Amino acid sequence: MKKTTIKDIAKLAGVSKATVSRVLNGSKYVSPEAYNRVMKVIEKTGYKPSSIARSLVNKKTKVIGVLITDISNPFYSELVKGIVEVANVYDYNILLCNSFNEFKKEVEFLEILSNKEVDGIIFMTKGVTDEHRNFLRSFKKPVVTVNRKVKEFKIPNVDIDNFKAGYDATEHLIKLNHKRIAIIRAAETDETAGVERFEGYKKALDDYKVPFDNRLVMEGDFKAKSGYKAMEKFLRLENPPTAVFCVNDEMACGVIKCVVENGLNVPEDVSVVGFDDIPLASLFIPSLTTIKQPIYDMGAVAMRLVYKLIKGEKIDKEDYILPHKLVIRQSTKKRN
Amino acid sequence: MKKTTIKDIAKLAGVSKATVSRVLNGSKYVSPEAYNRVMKVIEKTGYKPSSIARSLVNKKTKVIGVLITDISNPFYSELVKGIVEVANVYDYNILLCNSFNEFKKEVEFLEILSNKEVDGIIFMTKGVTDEHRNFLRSFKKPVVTVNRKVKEFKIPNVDIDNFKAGYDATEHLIKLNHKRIAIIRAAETDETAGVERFEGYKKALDDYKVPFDNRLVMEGDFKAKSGYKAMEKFLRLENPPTAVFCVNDEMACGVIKCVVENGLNVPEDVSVVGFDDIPLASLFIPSLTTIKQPIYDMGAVAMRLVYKLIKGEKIDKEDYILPHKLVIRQSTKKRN
DNA sequence: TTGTATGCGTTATCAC
DNA sequence: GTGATAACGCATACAA
Repeated sequence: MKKTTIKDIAKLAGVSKATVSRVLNGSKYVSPEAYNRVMKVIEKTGYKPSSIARSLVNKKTKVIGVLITDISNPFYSELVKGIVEVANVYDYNILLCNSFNEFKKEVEFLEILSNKEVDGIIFMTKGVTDEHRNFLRSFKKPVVTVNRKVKEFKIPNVDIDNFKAGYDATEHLIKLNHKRIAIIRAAETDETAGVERFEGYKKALDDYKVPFDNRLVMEGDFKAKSGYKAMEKFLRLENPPTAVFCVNDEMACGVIKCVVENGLNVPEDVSVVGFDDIPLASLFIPSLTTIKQPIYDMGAVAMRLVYKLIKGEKIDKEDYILPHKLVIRQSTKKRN
Repeated sequence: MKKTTIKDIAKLAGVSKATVSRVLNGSKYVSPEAYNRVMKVIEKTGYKPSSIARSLVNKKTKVIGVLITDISNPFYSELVKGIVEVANVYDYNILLCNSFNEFKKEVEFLEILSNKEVDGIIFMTKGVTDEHRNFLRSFKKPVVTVNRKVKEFKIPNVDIDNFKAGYDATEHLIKLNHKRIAIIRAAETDETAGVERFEGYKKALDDYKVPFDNRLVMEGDFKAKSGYKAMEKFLRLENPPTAVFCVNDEMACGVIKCVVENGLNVPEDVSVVGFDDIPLASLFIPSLTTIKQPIYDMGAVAMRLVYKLIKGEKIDKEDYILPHKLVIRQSTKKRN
């Protein structure tokens, strides 16, 4: 039993394929009688037109490619949630690619998305290599990035003001009277926003005349364990920090875990600030003071942007900076 | 500038479309000279065949539809990760549908996946209504479920032994000398595995002659907040539980949060067992004693199953039960 | 308003 | 080995 096609419908309804196609696409040039006959047959057979065939002629797939590094990372899963919800509103579906943090796979996936003829791409890659740029040069459909500015390309990027956010987090700690404020930042090689957050941190220290100490800077990989390990080293310092700013929440949890397992307390002995405000942040004990990123909204905005671009609307600006917010919870406290 | 097609390659290489197609598909009936000429042109132009057109003739899209309720739920994001990793190995891509826990959307998405002509579907829906069944009756391609047995259909289901797991968790608490063991279970209307876990709980109580008390049973929605609220009620009991078994980790964290905020301690005053072993479980303070589900593997196995089915291999059994494991951490303790 | 014919970019079936 | 040519399922320009 083959799948029913437009041809079958036409035959059953006693009209031509063209007419069926017309009712399918809501053309007004079709008589009520023909319309009804066709509709009846469609209902009876449960016929649904093949979107493959449609795509071939329309050059549109109604699919958006989404490329991320790790779907099991709460930040990305929340982002994807924002993307899919808006995509569904516009009748688009999501082809999900998970690069597992490998540059090579990222470029491969971009190629695949291109071959699959997705109507647009949203990506948050590990970084942007020349190969990424080569791809983008030849890819003619809408692309939007989140959290990653691709220099020299006028690709819209959805982000927050990471510099300011890093500044805000640090300033919060400074105002709580902390003098030795450590930071667990992103790797220097990481083209991620973590770097700008570090710049904000330095600026805040500078503005408030808090001396910058290189020993209070460690790199992390955004996983809890790296926060834990960094904190272990901080604690071994002859003069350990009384506050730690982590450029994401998971590392902050790792830091707290380390502090607690070393017989100290958060926030009594060490104040900790995270970044992102993933669900875990408010659930953790102590709950995390953190910089809230509107993650879901960022996904939603990105999706709306690709949609607009697909519809041919002009996008006036390249940077879509969403508001962040310092959320003060239990992990930070005034130092005596 | 139009996209280069097989026709262009043929012209540039001075051969026919058929020959180009042959080199593309690795046919051996093509002379080395022709092969080289074609390959050279392909390289130079960076030509990639349209998978849309291919799909139309092959009736294969190399896409698997994945339907879940909530990608931001760590359980599902980990599961999806397992799915995509294996899918990539087999050169398949994932069309992700997020039902946001609405029955109606679930069925809609199934229809969409069908129209998009995905080669197979993996789904973990909220439940299975008659409409789901109707769809499955007419859908002729491979379907695999995770964590949800569709009765009366011989659809492979990947799962753990939820009854046994619920038993194990409860037994652990009983052996720690707890007599008043509460459970936060899934709603009775929920067709989810949470129900079987409850059965396991009851059986364990029965086997060990621990009296079952209906007041120690609450329903949760798998979110932390519902665990928190349930625990509030338990604490108001004249004779509160000394141990709580939650059918997922997030509710367990909510329970602990509630206990702590009421001036009590975990595990000293109340022991708590979770379920799933999501990353949060080991990170939490205190770290969670929980039933570890091999979530990633479940995704991987499900994907391998659809792949086999697509390849026409016969699947001998319907139930793929993966091993679970009781992981004892800090949230449970012997009662004096 | 309707039907015919053509094309979308491939693969597959033929002859040659 | 290779090249026409007919599908695949749909949309659409053109005729009628």
